[in-house]
Amino acid sequence: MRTVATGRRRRGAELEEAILRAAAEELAASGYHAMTMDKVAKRAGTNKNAIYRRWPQRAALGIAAYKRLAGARTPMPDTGSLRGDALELLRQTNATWSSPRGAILRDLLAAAADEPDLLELLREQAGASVMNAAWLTLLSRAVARGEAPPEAVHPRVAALPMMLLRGEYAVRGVPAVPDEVLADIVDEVLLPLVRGRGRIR
Amino acid sequence: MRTVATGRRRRGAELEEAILRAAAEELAASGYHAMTMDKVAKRAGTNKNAIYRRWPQRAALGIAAYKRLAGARTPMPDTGSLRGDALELLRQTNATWSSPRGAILRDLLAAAADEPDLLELLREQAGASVMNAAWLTLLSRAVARGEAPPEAVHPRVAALPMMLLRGEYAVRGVPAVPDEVLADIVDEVLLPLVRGRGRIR
DNA sequence: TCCCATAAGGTACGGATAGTACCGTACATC
DNA sequence: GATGTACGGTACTATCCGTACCTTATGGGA
Repeated sequence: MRTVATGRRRRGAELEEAILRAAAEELAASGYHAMTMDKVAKRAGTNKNAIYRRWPQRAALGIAAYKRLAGARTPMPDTGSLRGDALELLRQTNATWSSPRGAILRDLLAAAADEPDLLELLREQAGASVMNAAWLTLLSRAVARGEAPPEAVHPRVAALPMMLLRGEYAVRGVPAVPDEVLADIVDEVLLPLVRGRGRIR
Repeated sequence: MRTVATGRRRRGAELEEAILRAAAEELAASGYHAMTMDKVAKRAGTNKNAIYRRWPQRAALGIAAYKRLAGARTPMPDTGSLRGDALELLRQTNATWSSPRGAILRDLLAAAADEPDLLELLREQAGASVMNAAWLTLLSRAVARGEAPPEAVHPRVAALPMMLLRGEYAVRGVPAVPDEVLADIVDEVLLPLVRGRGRIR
């Protein structure tokens, strides 16, 4: 016994859009672990074939769906001081990572860890390079204000705060990192390093 | 039809030992994802009941088995300079993390991420605190040699290199981090920070 | 020496889910 | 109107976690 499809049959981009929307909704509703291929297919009003034809694995669909969940980028902070900017950017990231979206991101990261293609895709879609650029901009502005020596604009310095925050999550687990720790990262590591780079060597 | 067990029946500690050994062998052979409860039971010559009576979840068994896989601790480096010690310790960790054991560790970390108990257990058994102590010792010795100001002996400074290395793995994925990056972490971040802490503020 | 609670062995099963196969059918295109 | 491609529907394989249930050996106490 088989139900006959009466309505119009979606194809191509339209169907793809419906699948992505459904996957994003599943992600938002219960996270990546609950984003079942069957459930996505059902919610999208299609079947798994149509999905697997586009994304060969569950993780690939998850990453694609995450992109639209991530949505609009957060605004670039501009508080007038390096310390204020850095703290603000750390707080924004901390808020994201401690939210349900952060949990999804971590699950996706774990799922993609073994496959370089997926990892690259995820890094792209999660806006890692955007974030990196933001930190470089932030440092450049500090240099322009005379707050920091030109040597401070360095990729490894720019990546430092995010890496430390990530490390805090790895050590602590789920809950949000306390604000004092964020301040510590800025005051005890980032600022001394930025200032030190101009004076030594 | 049922096979009758003819031999002696193992109990308690002896059986537990056999299970742990089997689990560790499975881990070593094909990693955590392939460490099936059925396979462990079969290899240990027992059944899943005996396992679940001791470890309520697969992840718990995985963590327990990892401990014996990790085995002997690596020796504390002592090259005579902070730079040399730091680089050596980073290299040791890099070697571990890029080995199959590192992949197992990452998988376990991902599996335990949602459960604080397991996360704590893993951190214990993976020797995180030992590593932290090693870095503090390393800094203390540098202070004793007059290479660094006393303020350098600080938990956040001590945790810094490992966090940056971990971050590199998150960004790059599987393969080992190149030695130049390790040197960069030491020369561009750790040493400037250590020296800077004594002079500023 | 006997008895019995406990833990082990054996096996089967429930439930979930990734991914595949197959076939009929609508739709776009020519 | 013919045709190839992609979609819908469905069933199926395979895997694996965790549980249930019964039988049986073992060791300690009465």
